[in-house]
Amino acid sequence: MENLSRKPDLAYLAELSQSQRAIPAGAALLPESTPLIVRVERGIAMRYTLLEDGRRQVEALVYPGDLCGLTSVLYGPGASYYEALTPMMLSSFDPADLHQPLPDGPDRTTTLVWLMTRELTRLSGWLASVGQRNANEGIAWFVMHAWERAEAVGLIEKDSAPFPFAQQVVADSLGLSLVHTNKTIRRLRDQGLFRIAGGRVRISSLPALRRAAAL
Amino acid sequence: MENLSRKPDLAYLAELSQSQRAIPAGAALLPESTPLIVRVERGIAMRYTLLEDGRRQVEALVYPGDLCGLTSVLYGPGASYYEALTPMMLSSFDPADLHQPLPDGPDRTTTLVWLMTRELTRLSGWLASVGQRNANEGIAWFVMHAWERAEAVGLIEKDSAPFPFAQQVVADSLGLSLVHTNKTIRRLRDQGLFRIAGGRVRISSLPALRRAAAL
DNA sequence: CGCTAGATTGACTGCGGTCAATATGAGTGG
DNA sequence: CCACTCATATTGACCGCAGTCAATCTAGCG
Repeated sequence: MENLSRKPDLAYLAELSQSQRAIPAGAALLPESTPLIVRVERGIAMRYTLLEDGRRQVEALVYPGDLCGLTSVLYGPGASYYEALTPMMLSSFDPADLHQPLPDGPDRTTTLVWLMTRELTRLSGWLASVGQRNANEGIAWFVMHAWERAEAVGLIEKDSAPFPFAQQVVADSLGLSLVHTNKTIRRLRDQGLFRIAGGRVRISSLPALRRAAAL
Repeated sequence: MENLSRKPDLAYLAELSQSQRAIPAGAALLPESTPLIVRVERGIAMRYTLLEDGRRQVEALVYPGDLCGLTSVLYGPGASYYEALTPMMLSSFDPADLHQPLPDGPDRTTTLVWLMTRELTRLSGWLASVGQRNANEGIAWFVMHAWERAEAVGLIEKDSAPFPFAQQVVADSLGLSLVHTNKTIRRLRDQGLFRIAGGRVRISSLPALRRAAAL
Protein backbone atom coordinates (compact mmCIF):
# COMPACT_ATOMS: atom_id res chain seq x y z
CA MET A 1 0.00 0.00 0.00
CA GLU A 2 1.75 3.12 -1.16
CA ASN A 3 1.05 6.59 0.01
CA LEU A 4 -2.60 7.21 -0.62
CA SER A 5 -2.88 10.63 0.84
CA ARG A 6 -3.81 11.81 -2.60
CA LYS A 7 -6.77 10.45 -4.45
CA PRO A 8 -5.81 7.52 -6.62
CA ASP A 9 -6.76 7.36 -10.27
CA LEU A 10 -10.04 5.57 -10.66
CA ALA A 11 -10.17 5.74 -14.42
CA TYR A 12 -9.15 2.14 -14.87
CA LEU A 13 -12.41 1.05 -13.36
CA ALA A 14 -13.90 1.92 -16.70
CA GLU A 15 -12.35 -1.17 -18.24
CA LEU A 16 -14.26 -3.30 -15.82
CA SER A 17 -17.68 -1.98 -16.70
CA GLN A 18 -19.80 -4.99 -17.34
CA SER A 19 -23.16 -3.52 -18.08
CA GLN A 20 -24.98 -0.26 -17.88
CA ARG A 21 -28.52 0.11 -16.74
CA ALA A 22 -30.91 2.93 -15.97
CA ILE A 23 -33.23 2.95 -12.99
CA PRO A 24 -35.98 5.40 -12.04
CA ALA A 25 -36.19 7.51 -8.90
CA GLY A 26 -37.47 5.47 -5.99
CA ALA A 27 -35.92 2.20 -7.15
CA ALA A 28 -33.37 0.19 -5.19
CA LEU A 29 -29.85 0.33 -6.58
CA LEU A 30 -28.97 -3.21 -5.61
CA PRO A 31 -31.34 -6.08 -6.26
CA GLU A 32 -32.03 -7.99 -3.07
CA SER A 33 -29.64 -10.78 -2.25
CA THR A 34 -27.54 -10.45 -5.40
CA PRO A 35 -23.87 -9.98 -4.65
CA LEU A 36 -23.18 -7.14 -7.01
CA ILE A 37 -21.08 -4.05 -7.04
CA VAL A 38 -22.30 -1.01 -8.85
CA ARG A 39 -20.82 2.33 -9.74
CA VAL A 40 -22.98 5.41 -10.09
CA GLU A 41 -22.55 7.13 -13.46
CA ARG A 42 -25.38 9.62 -13.19
CA GLY A 43 -27.98 10.56 -10.58
CA ILE A 44 -28.14 10.76 -6.81
CA ALA A 45 -29.15 8.14 -4.25
CA MET A 46 -29.11 7.51 -0.51
CA ARG A 47 -27.84 4.67 1.62
CA TYR A 48 -29.79 3.82 4.77
CA THR A 49 -30.28 1.23 7.46
CA LEU A 50 -33.46 0.09 9.14
CA LEU A 51 -34.12 -0.76 12.75
CA GLU A 52 -36.22 -3.84 13.30
CA ASP A 53 -39.28 -1.72 13.97
CA GLY A 54 -38.96 0.20 10.74
CA ARG A 55 -37.23 3.38 11.84
CA ARG A 56 -34.92 4.52 9.06
CA GLN A 57 -31.48 6.10 9.39
CA VAL A 58 -30.00 7.59 6.26
CA GLU A 59 -26.23 7.22 6.48
CA ALA A 60 -24.84 8.51 3.22
CA LEU A 61 -25.61 10.41 0.07
CA VAL A 62 -24.51 8.68 -3.10
CA TYR A 63 -23.15 10.73 -5.99
CA PRO A 64 -21.65 9.87 -9.37
CA GLY A 65 -18.38 7.99 -8.95
CA ASP A 66 -19.46 6.23 -5.78
CA LEU A 67 -19.28 2.47 -5.47
CA CYS A 68 -22.22 0.66 -3.89
CA GLY A 69 -22.50 -2.84 -2.55
CA LEU A 70 -19.02 -3.42 -1.18
CA THR A 71 -20.28 -4.02 2.31
CA SER A 72 -22.95 -6.44 1.17
CA VAL A 73 -20.50 -8.41 -0.93
CA LEU A 74 -17.85 -8.64 1.77
CA TYR A 75 -19.94 -8.84 4.86
CA GLY A 76 -23.21 -10.36 3.81
CA PRO A 77 -26.42 -8.54 2.95
CA GLY A 78 -28.81 -6.96 5.36
CA ALA A 79 -26.73 -4.06 6.51
CA SER A 80 -27.59 -1.16 4.24
CA TYR A 81 -30.00 -0.39 1.45
CA TYR A 82 -29.75 2.00 -1.45
CA GLU A 83 -32.58 4.00 -2.97
CA ALA A 84 -32.37 6.21 -6.02
CA LEU A 85 -33.56 9.75 -5.43
CA THR A 86 -33.36 10.72 -9.09
CA PRO A 87 -33.31 8.67 -12.26
CA MET A 88 -29.87 7.04 -12.39
CA MET A 89 -27.40 5.38 -14.70
CA LEU A 90 -25.36 2.57 -13.17
CA SER A 91 -22.45 0.33 -14.16
CA SER A 92 -22.38 -3.15 -12.71
CA PHE A 93 -19.26 -5.14 -11.90
CA ASP A 94 -18.63 -8.72 -11.14
CA PRO A 95 -17.22 -8.67 -7.61
CA ALA A 96 -14.72 -11.35 -8.63
CA ASP A 97 -13.07 -8.97 -11.07
CA LEU A 98 -12.29 -6.35 -8.52
CA HIS A 99 -9.38 -7.92 -6.75
CA GLN A 100 -7.00 -8.64 -9.59
CA PRO A 101 -3.97 -6.40 -9.50
CA LEU A 102 -3.14 -4.37 -12.57
CA PRO A 103 0.26 -4.94 -14.18
CA ASP A 104 1.04 -1.27 -14.20
CA GLY A 105 -0.25 1.15 -11.64
CA PRO A 106 -1.99 0.74 -8.32
CA ASP A 107 -3.85 -2.48 -7.91
CA ARG A 108 -7.58 -2.42 -7.62
CA THR A 109 -7.70 -3.56 -4.06
CA THR A 110 -5.55 -0.62 -3.04
CA THR A 111 -8.03 1.65 -4.71
CA LEU A 112 -10.86 -0.05 -2.87
CA VAL A 113 -9.08 0.48 0.41
CA TRP A 114 -8.77 4.14 -0.36
CA LEU A 115 -12.45 4.41 -1.27
CA MET A 116 -13.46 2.64 1.92
CA THR A 117 -11.28 4.89 4.01
CA ARG A 118 -12.99 7.90 2.50
CA GLU A 119 -16.33 6.32 3.26
CA LEU A 120 -15.30 5.70 6.87
CA THR A 121 -14.26 9.31 7.21
CA ARG A 122 -17.55 10.53 5.80
CA LEU A 123 -19.56 8.23 8.03
CA SER A 124 -17.59 9.45 10.99
CA GLY A 125 -18.48 13.05 10.20
CA TRP A 126 -22.10 12.12 9.63
CA LEU A 127 -22.26 10.45 13.03
CA ALA A 128 -20.79 13.50 14.72
CA SER A 129 -23.48 15.64 13.11
CA VAL A 130 -26.31 13.41 14.19
CA GLY A 131 -24.97 13.01 17.69
CA GLN A 132 -23.73 16.48 18.49
CA ARG A 133 -25.48 19.08 16.38
CA ASN A 134 -28.89 20.50 17.19
CA ALA A 135 -31.61 20.86 14.57
CA ASN A 136 -30.40 24.20 13.19
CA GLU A 137 -26.79 23.11 12.94
CA GLY A 138 -27.76 19.72 11.58
CA ILE A 139 -29.86 21.08 8.74
CA ALA A 140 -27.18 23.62 7.88
CA TRP A 141 -24.60 20.85 7.89
CA PHE A 142 -26.73 18.66 5.65
CA VAL A 143 -27.17 21.39 3.06
CA MET A 144 -23.44 22.15 3.20
CA HIS A 145 -22.62 18.49 2.78
CA ALA A 146 -24.91 18.10 -0.21
CA TRP A 147 -23.36 21.22 -1.72
CA GLU A 148 -19.81 19.98 -1.27
CA ARG A 149 -20.59 16.53 -2.62
CA ALA A 150 -22.17 18.09 -5.68
CA GLU A 151 -19.28 20.49 -6.11
CA ALA A 152 -16.76 17.64 -6.00
CA VAL A 153 -18.33 16.02 -9.05
CA GLY A 154 -19.07 19.18 -10.96
CA LEU A 155 -22.80 19.33 -10.43
CA ILE A 156 -22.98 22.99 -9.45
CA GLU A 157 -24.75 25.03 -12.09
CA LYS A 158 -25.54 28.70 -11.88
CA ASP A 159 -24.65 28.67 -8.19
CA SER A 160 -27.19 26.03 -7.34
CA ALA A 161 -26.70 22.37 -6.48
CA PRO A 162 -29.01 19.39 -6.99
CA PHE A 163 -31.18 18.78 -3.93
CA PRO A 164 -33.45 15.80 -4.58
CA PHE A 165 -33.96 15.19 -0.87
CA ALA A 166 -37.50 15.11 0.49
CA GLN A 167 -37.81 16.58 3.96
CA GLN A 168 -38.47 13.07 5.26
CA VAL A 169 -35.06 12.06 3.93
CA VAL A 170 -33.40 15.01 5.63
CA ALA A 171 -35.26 14.13 8.84
CA ASP A 172 -34.11 10.50 8.69
CA SER A 173 -30.58 11.66 7.96
CA LEU A 174 -30.40 13.72 11.12
CA GLY A 175 -32.63 11.74 13.43
CA LEU A 176 -35.23 14.51 13.57
CA SER A 177 -38.97 14.39 13.14
CA LEU A 178 -40.46 15.44 9.84
CA VAL A 179 -42.37 18.33 11.37
CA HIS A 180 -39.41 19.73 13.22
CA THR A 181 -37.27 19.36 10.12
CA ASN A 182 -39.79 21.33 8.12
CA LYS A 183 -39.96 24.14 10.64
CA THR A 184 -36.19 24.29 10.95
CA ILE A 185 -35.67 24.44 7.19
CA ARG A 186 -38.23 27.19 7.05
CA ARG A 187 -36.48 29.13 9.77
CA LEU A 188 -33.08 28.88 8.08
CA ARG A 189 -34.60 29.82 4.75
CA ASP A 190 -36.20 32.88 6.35
CA GLN A 191 -32.80 33.78 7.75
CA GLY A 192 -31.63 33.81 4.16
CA LEU A 193 -29.10 31.01 4.49
CA PHE A 194 -30.32 29.04 1.51
CA ARG A 195 -33.30 28.49 -0.71
CA ILE A 196 -34.62 25.13 -1.88
CA ALA A 197 -36.82 24.94 -4.94
CA GLY A 198 -37.38 22.65 -7.86
CA GLY A 199 -35.08 19.96 -6.58
CA ARG A 200 -32.13 22.32 -6.26
CA VAL A 201 -30.62 24.41 -3.50
CA ARG A 202 -29.10 27.85 -3.78
CA ILE A 203 -26.78 29.05 -1.04
CA SER A 204 -26.57 32.73 -0.21
CA SER A 205 -23.28 32.68 1.67
CA LEU A 206 -21.09 29.65 2.14
CA PRO A 207 -19.32 31.18 5.16
CA ALA A 208 -22.61 32.02 6.84
CA LEU A 209 -23.90 28.51 6.27
CA ARG A 210 -20.66 27.06 7.55
CA ARG A 211 -21.02 29.14 10.67
CA ALA A 212 -24.62 28.02 11.14
CA ALA A 213 -23.44 24.42 10.92
CA ALA A 214 -20.88 25.00 13.68
CA LEU A 215 -18.26 23.81 11.24
CA MET B 1 -10.63 -10.60 -3.50
CA GLU B 2 -11.99 -13.99 -2.68
CA ASN B 3 -15.09 -14.71 -0.72
CA LEU B 4 -14.67 -12.96 2.56
CA SER B 5 -18.03 -13.72 4.06
CA ARG B 6 -16.14 -15.57 6.73
CA LYS B 7 -13.58 -13.93 8.89
CA PRO B 8 -10.12 -14.23 7.42
CA ASP B 9 -7.20 -15.49 9.46
CA LEU B 10 -5.43 -12.60 11.07
CA ALA B 11 -2.73 -14.61 12.76
CA TYR B 12 -0.10 -13.71 10.21
CA LEU B 13 -0.20 -10.16 11.42
CA ALA B 14 1.84 -11.43 14.32
CA GLU B 15 4.90 -11.70 12.08
CA LEU B 16 4.69 -8.02 11.40
CA SER B 17 4.80 -6.96 14.99
CA GLN B 18 7.47 -4.33 15.19
CA SER B 19 7.38 -3.28 18.78
CA GLN B 20 5.25 -3.64 21.84
CA ARG B 21 4.51 -0.87 24.23
CA ALA B 22 2.29 -0.34 27.23
CA ILE B 23 0.26 2.80 27.82
CA PRO B 24 -1.79 3.86 30.83
CA ALA B 25 -5.50 4.60 30.92
CA GLY B 26 -6.19 8.09 29.64
CA ALA B 27 -3.31 8.15 27.16
CA ALA B 28 -3.69 8.57 23.41
CA LEU B 29 -3.09 5.40 21.40
CA LEU B 30 -1.55 7.20 18.46
CA PRO B 31 1.04 9.90 18.92
CA GLU B 32 -0.01 13.07 17.15
CA SER B 33 0.97 13.39 13.53
CA THR B 34 2.92 10.14 13.36
CA PRO B 35 1.72 7.85 10.59
CA LEU B 36 1.55 4.66 12.53
CA ILE B 37 -0.69 1.64 12.66
CA VAL B 38 -1.22 -0.09 15.92
CA ARG B 39 -2.91 -3.30 16.98
CA VAL B 40 -4.47 -3.67 20.40
CA GLU B 41 -3.15 -6.66 22.31
CA ARG B 42 -4.71 -5.96 25.66
CA GLY B 43 -7.03 -3.31 27.10
CA ILE B 44 -9.97 -1.24 25.86
CA ALA B 45 -10.04 2.17 24.20
CA MET B 46 -12.43 4.49 22.40
CA ARG B 47 -12.26 6.29 19.08
CA TYR B 48 -13.86 9.74 18.85
CA THR B 49 -14.11 12.87 16.77
CA LEU B 50 -14.32 16.47 17.88
CA LEU B 51 -16.39 19.31 16.53
CA GLU B 52 -14.56 22.60 16.20
CA ASP B 53 -16.18 23.89 19.37
CA GLY B 54 -15.07 20.91 21.42
CA ARG B 55 -18.14 18.72 21.44
CA ARG B 56 -17.03 15.09 21.40
CA GLN B 57 -18.65 12.19 19.58
CA VAL B 58 -17.44 8.74 20.49
CA GLU B 59 -17.73 6.56 17.39
CA ALA B 60 -16.28 3.20 18.30
CA LEU B 61 -15.11 1.01 21.14
CA VAL B 62 -11.70 -0.54 20.60
CA TYR B 63 -11.04 -4.07 21.82
CA PRO B 64 -8.09 -6.46 21.55
CA GLY B 65 -7.46 -7.42 17.94
CA ASP B 66 -8.57 -4.06 16.55
CA LEU B 67 -6.31 -2.06 14.26
CA CYS B 68 -6.03 1.68 14.85
CA GLY B 69 -4.70 4.41 12.63
CA LEU B 70 -5.66 3.15 9.20
CA THR B 71 -7.75 6.19 8.46
CA SER B 72 -5.05 8.59 9.57
CA VAL B 73 -2.41 6.85 7.49
CA LEU B 74 -4.53 6.69 4.37
CA TYR B 75 -6.49 9.85 4.62
CA GLY B 76 -4.39 12.23 6.65
CA PRO B 77 -4.65 12.91 10.34
CA GLY B 78 -7.25 15.00 12.07
CA ALA B 79 -10.24 12.77 11.64
CA SER B 80 -10.39 10.59 14.73
CA TYR B 81 -8.59 10.26 18.01
CA TYR B 82 -8.04 7.28 20.26
CA GLU B 83 -7.94 7.27 24.03
CA ALA B 84 -7.14 4.33 26.26
CA LEU B 85 -9.82 3.59 28.84
CA THR B 86 -7.76 0.96 30.61
CA PRO B 87 -4.04 0.26 30.71
CA MET B 88 -3.19 -1.20 27.31
CA MET B 89 -0.60 -3.23 25.45
CA LEU B 90 -0.09 -2.29 21.82
CA SER B 91 1.85 -3.58 18.83
CA SER B 92 3.08 -1.04 16.32
CA PHE B 93 3.50 -1.63 12.60
CA ASP B 94 5.22 0.22 9.89
CA PRO B 95 2.44 1.18 7.50
CA ALA B 96 4.71 0.37 4.59
CA ASP B 97 4.80 -3.29 5.61
CA LEU B 98 1.11 -3.77 5.46
CA HIS B 99 0.55 -3.93 1.74
CA GLN B 100 2.90 -6.66 0.67
CA PRO B 101 1.07 -9.79 -0.40
CA LEU B 102 1.94 -13.03 1.26
CA PRO B 103 3.23 -15.83 -0.96
CA ASP B 104 0.68 -18.27 0.39
CA GLY B 105 -2.70 -17.25 1.67
CA PRO B 106 -4.72 -14.08 1.50
CA ASP B 107 -2.70 -10.96 1.00
CA ARG B 108 -2.62 -8.38 3.71
CA THR B 109 -4.52 -5.78 1.79
CA THR B 110 -7.42 -8.16 1.39
CA THR B 111 -7.45 -8.63 5.12
CA LEU B 112 -7.41 -4.89 5.59
CA VAL B 113 -10.38 -4.54 3.29
CA TRP B 114 -12.25 -7.07 5.35
CA LEU B 115 -11.40 -5.28 8.58
CA MET B 116 -12.51 -1.97 7.15
CA THR B 117 -15.75 -3.44 5.95
CA ARG B 118 -16.46 -4.68 9.43
CA GLU B 119 -15.66 -1.24 10.77
CA LEU B 120 -18.04 0.36 8.28
CA THR B 121 -20.78 -2.02 9.32
CA ARG B 122 -20.22 -1.24 12.98
CA LEU B 123 -20.18 2.48 12.37
CA SER B 124 -23.37 2.16 10.42
CA GLY B 125 -25.08 0.44 13.34
CA TRP B 126 -23.70 3.01 15.75
CA LEU B 127 -25.12 5.83 13.65
CA ALA B 128 -28.52 4.19 13.56
CA SER B 129 -28.48 3.98 17.33
CA VAL B 130 -27.55 7.60 17.83
CA GLY B 131 -30.03 8.81 15.25
CA GLN B 132 -33.03 6.62 15.90
CA ARG B 133 -33.01 5.28 19.44
CA ASN B 134 -34.23 7.23 22.44
CA ALA B 135 -32.26 7.42 25.67
CA ASN B 136 -33.54 4.14 27.11
CA GLU B 137 -32.98 2.19 23.94
CA GLY B 138 -29.65 3.85 23.34
CA ILE B 139 -28.22 2.98 26.74
CA ALA B 140 -29.50 -0.56 26.47
CA TRP B 141 -27.93 -0.83 23.03
CA PHE B 142 -24.61 0.50 24.30
CA VAL B 143 -24.44 -2.04 27.10
CA MET B 144 -25.40 -4.82 24.69
CA HIS B 145 -22.74 -3.69 22.26
CA ALA B 146 -20.04 -3.60 24.90
CA TRP B 147 -21.12 -7.05 26.02
CA GLU B 148 -20.97 -8.51 22.52
CA ARG B 149 -17.62 -6.94 21.76
CA ALA B 150 -16.20 -8.39 24.97
CA GLU B 151 -17.75 -11.76 24.28
CA ALA B 152 -16.18 -11.89 20.81
CA VAL B 153 -12.70 -11.66 22.28
CA GLY B 154 -13.29 -13.86 25.29
CA LEU B 155 -13.44 -11.18 27.95
CA ILE B 156 -16.56 -12.44 29.68
CA GLU B 157 -15.79 -13.78 33.13
CA LYS B 158 -18.28 -15.04 35.64
CA ASP B 159 -21.11 -13.61 33.50
CA SER B 160 -19.74 -10.10 33.65
CA ALA B 161 -18.00 -8.05 30.96
CA PRO B 162 -15.45 -5.25 31.28
CA PHE B 163 -17.11 -1.85 31.37
CA PRO B 164 -14.45 0.84 31.70
CA PHE B 165 -16.78 3.51 30.31
CA ALA B 166 -17.40 6.62 32.38
CA GLN B 167 -20.93 7.96 32.07
CA GLN B 168 -19.51 10.92 30.16
CA VAL B 169 -18.18 8.47 27.57
CA VAL B 170 -21.55 6.78 27.29
CA ALA B 171 -23.18 10.20 26.95
CA ASP B 172 -20.79 11.24 24.18
CA SER B 173 -21.34 7.93 22.47
CA LEU B 174 -25.08 8.45 22.23
CA GLY B 175 -25.27 12.22 21.92
CA LEU B 176 -26.98 12.57 25.30
CA SER B 177 -26.20 14.87 28.21
CA LEU B 178 -24.30 13.49 31.16
CA VAL B 179 -27.17 14.08 33.57
CA HIS B 180 -29.76 12.41 31.40
CA THR B 181 -27.40 9.50 30.79
CA ASN B 182 -26.98 9.06 34.52
CA LYS B 183 -30.70 9.07 35.19
CA THR B 184 -31.37 6.68 32.35
CA ILE B 185 -28.72 4.23 33.49
CA ARG B 186 -30.20 4.42 36.96
CA ARG B 187 -33.67 3.72 35.64
CA LEU B 188 -32.55 0.70 33.63
CA ARG B 189 -30.55 -0.60 36.56
CA ASP B 190 -33.61 -0.26 38.80
CA GLN B 191 -35.56 -2.20 36.21
CA GLY B 192 -33.02 -4.94 36.77
CA LEU B 193 -31.67 -4.99 33.22
CA PHE B 194 -28.02 -4.78 34.20
CA ARG B 195 -25.72 -3.74 36.98
CA ILE B 196 -22.51 -1.77 36.59
CA ALA B 197 -19.89 -1.88 39.32
CA GLY B 198 -16.15 -1.92 39.62
CA GLY B 199 -15.55 -1.34 35.94
CA ARG B 200 -17.63 -4.33 34.91
CA VAL B 201 -21.21 -4.91 33.86
CA ARG B 202 -23.42 -7.85 34.70
CA ILE B 203 -26.47 -8.49 32.55
CA SER B 204 -29.53 -10.10 34.07
CA SER B 205 -31.24 -11.22 30.89
CA LEU B 206 -29.79 -10.83 27.41
CA PRO B 207 -33.22 -11.17 25.76
CA ALA B 208 -34.71 -8.52 28.03
CA LEU B 209 -31.85 -6.16 27.29
CA ARG B 210 -32.14 -6.85 23.60
CA ARG B 211 -35.81 -5.98 23.79
CA ALA B 212 -35.09 -2.78 25.67
CA ALA B 213 -32.65 -1.80 22.93
CA ALA B 214 -35.32 -2.30 20.27
CA LEU B 215 -32.96 -4.73 18.63
C1' DC C 1 -60.45 18.00 -12.00
C1' DG C 2 -60.02 14.74 -8.46
C1' DC C 3 -55.83 12.06 -6.50
C1' DT C 4 -51.79 11.70 -3.99
C1' DA C 5 -47.27 12.69 -2.14
C1' DG C 6 -44.82 16.14 -0.11
C1' DA C 7 -44.76 20.59 2.30
C1' DT C 8 -46.75 23.64 5.99
C1' DT C 9 -48.78 25.20 10.31
C1' DG C 10 -50.76 25.33 14.89
C1' DA C 11 -51.60 23.40 19.48
C1' DC C 12 -49.97 20.73 22.91
C1' DT C 13 -46.78 17.48 25.23
C1' DG C 14 -42.71 15.50 27.01
C1' DC C 15 -38.05 13.85 26.55
C1' DG C 16 -33.84 15.37 27.26
C1' DG C 17 -30.87 19.61 28.37
C1' DT C 18 -29.12 22.95 31.77
C1' DC C 19 -27.94 24.57 36.28
C1' DA C 20 -26.64 23.68 40.81
C1' DA C 21 -25.66 20.90 44.69
C1' DT C 22 -24.25 16.92 47.03
C1' DA C 23 -22.29 12.29 47.43
C1' DT C 24 -18.93 8.74 46.66
C1' DG C 25 -14.50 6.77 46.01
C1' DA C 26 -9.90 6.03 44.57
C1' DG C 27 -5.40 8.00 45.16
C1' DT C 28 -1.95 11.05 47.83
C1' DG C 29 0.67 13.24 51.26
C1' DG C 30 1.13 13.84 56.20
C1' DC D 1 -4.86 5.85 59.49
C1' DC D 2 -6.71 10.42 58.43
C1' DA D 3 -7.21 14.80 55.90
C1' DC D 4 -7.41 16.29 51.34
C1' DT D 5 -8.29 16.36 46.45
C1' DC D 6 -9.87 15.40 42.12
C1' DA D 7 -12.80 12.75 39.21
C1' DT D 8 -17.01 10.53 38.69
C1' DA D 9 -21.63 9.51 40.07
C1' DT D 10 -26.19 11.20 41.78
C1' DT D 11 -30.30 14.16 42.53
C1' DG D 12 -33.61 17.84 42.27
C1' DA D 13 -35.63 21.92 40.03
C1' DC D 14 -36.68 24.03 36.01
C1' DC D 15 -36.65 24.96 31.01
C1' DG D 16 -36.92 24.54 26.11
C1' DC D 17 -36.00 21.98 21.95
C1' DA D 18 -37.98 18.62 19.46
C1' DG D 19 -41.82 15.07 19.06
C1' DT D 20 -46.75 14.04 18.30
C1' DC D 21 -51.29 14.85 16.58
C1' DA D 22 -54.14 16.88 13.33
C1' DA D 23 -55.34 19.86 9.66
C1' DT D 24 -54.56 22.33 5.60
C1' DC D 25 -52.08 23.62 1.49
C1' DT D 26 -49.58 22.76 -2.87
C1' DA D 27 -48.11 20.80 -6.96
C1' DG D 28 -47.48 17.19 -10.25
C1' DC D 29 -50.34 13.81 -12.76
C1' DG D 30 -53.58 10.72 -14.97
